[in-house]
Amino acid sequence: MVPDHRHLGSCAHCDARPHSVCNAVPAVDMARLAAASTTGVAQPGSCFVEEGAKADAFFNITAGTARLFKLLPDGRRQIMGFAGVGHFIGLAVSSTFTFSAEAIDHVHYCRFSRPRLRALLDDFPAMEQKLLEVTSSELVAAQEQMLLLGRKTARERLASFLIAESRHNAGCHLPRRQFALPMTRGDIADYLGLTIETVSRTLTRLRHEGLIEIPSAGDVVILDRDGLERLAEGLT
Amino acid sequence: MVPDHRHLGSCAHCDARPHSVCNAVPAVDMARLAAASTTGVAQPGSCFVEEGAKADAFFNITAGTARLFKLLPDGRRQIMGFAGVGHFIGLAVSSTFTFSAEAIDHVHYCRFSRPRLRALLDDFPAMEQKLLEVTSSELVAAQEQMLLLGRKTARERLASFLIAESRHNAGCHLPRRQFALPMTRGDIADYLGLTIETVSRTLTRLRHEGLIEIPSAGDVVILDRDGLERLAEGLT
DNA sequence: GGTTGGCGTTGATCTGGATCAAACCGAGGC
DNA sequence: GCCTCGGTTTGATCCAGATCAACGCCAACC
Repeated sequence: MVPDHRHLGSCAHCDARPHSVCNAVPAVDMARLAAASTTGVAQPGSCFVEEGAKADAFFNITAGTARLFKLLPDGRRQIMGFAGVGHFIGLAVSSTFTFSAEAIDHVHYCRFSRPRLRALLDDFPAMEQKLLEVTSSELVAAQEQMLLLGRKTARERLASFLIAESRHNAGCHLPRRQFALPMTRGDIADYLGLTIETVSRTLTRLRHEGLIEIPSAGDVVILDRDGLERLAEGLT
Repeated sequence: MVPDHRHLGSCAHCDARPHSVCNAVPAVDMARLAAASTTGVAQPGSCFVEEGAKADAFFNITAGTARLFKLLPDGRRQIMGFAGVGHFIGLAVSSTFTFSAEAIDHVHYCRFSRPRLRALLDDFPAMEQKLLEVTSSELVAAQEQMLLLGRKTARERLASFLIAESRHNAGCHLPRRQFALPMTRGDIADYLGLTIETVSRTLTRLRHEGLIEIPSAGDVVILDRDGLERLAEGLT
């Protein structure tokens, strides 16, 4: 964890601000926001939130991507999701984290101690309201993922994943035809409740069927979005 | 949907109050709360929230149990959870419901129209804060379920389910040794991402192994809680 | 330029849980 | 009492995806 240079007003030109709960804080109070947090960087592969550890802080990702996951004692892993720019991590009612967060690439983050965040939320109710919105959206996404994990086939899971990633990567623009997958096949497998081999085979099959193109392992092009979307919904 | 008799102050002696976000509203404002809602009853098997329908209202369950689920076009069903007394349904950022709710037995509920709930939340920030807490807990539970659906075996899923139900049924007391399962085997299957047959077989197996007793299809006795808990965690 | 090591792909085989099929059981209804 | 009907259990078989096992690719490093 490498502490970053920080100065008052840094929040004002933060890349994550438009994507984050922080934008609920009005521009005039930027300094207040900046003062409540410290910034840091997690190296690729390093764990900056650990399941079961005391949840004394909250993180807001400003650059990079992290995997959020839970482990069973024998090493089985379920990835709950991938946290990118603007994602808020560590909102726990309980006093300990319920999952771990590991940096995939270099992850830059803001860190708010629990009491400081509480103070911020009390002073800016709009931020608490925004937090409720964000949490609700995450719950909706989690429920969608429960449908995927409980009832979809491997093909449908991959199709759903690719559609979701293409939307996600696009930010506020139209969904992308081509986009990067920053995570490994193993991450995708643990996110979709499959094995590496099944992910690889299924991607190959989708490619042979002309639904997608795979210029390199980390890149995907969607050739037939409609077909992929129908597949993701469970049709055919 | 049978409208109930309602009178000012009815919220004061509501069975659900201690379990619900409503208890964030101070006792003196009970009348205000009662005025914001209407009550109703959903008959067993009837759907009182439909996925995709306009989310113009929110429901707070005061008696009975409902199943919350999503369907794929070909009829595959994933149950997101079972909503009992005090459960709040329909908190959606989007304008439509993202799942359906169907009464298992007679479900009594309070219904808040969207604007009225908004007004309540604005007047009682403690209620919004409570709502964030509740939503966060649900997210934590959903993530636990993702681990179950993605990575646990049928035996582990049933063990986890039984442990969770025994805690849930206990309310605020110690976890119960014996408790009722109001839902059918089909519901359990669709909740755990299994089939009816596998649920039945697995319960029989747990019974033969001496971990549980099944006096009747709707009742369970936990004989070896430690063993069941270890199983649920993925040990052995 | 050879070696190492971390992905990713592909092939062969295995298996847990699904599917297909039948029987069972208890609560109404007559 | 008998019949019906929805839910449950049990048995036989099947198959999607897991597991086991090579092999390919490429970047890093001597």
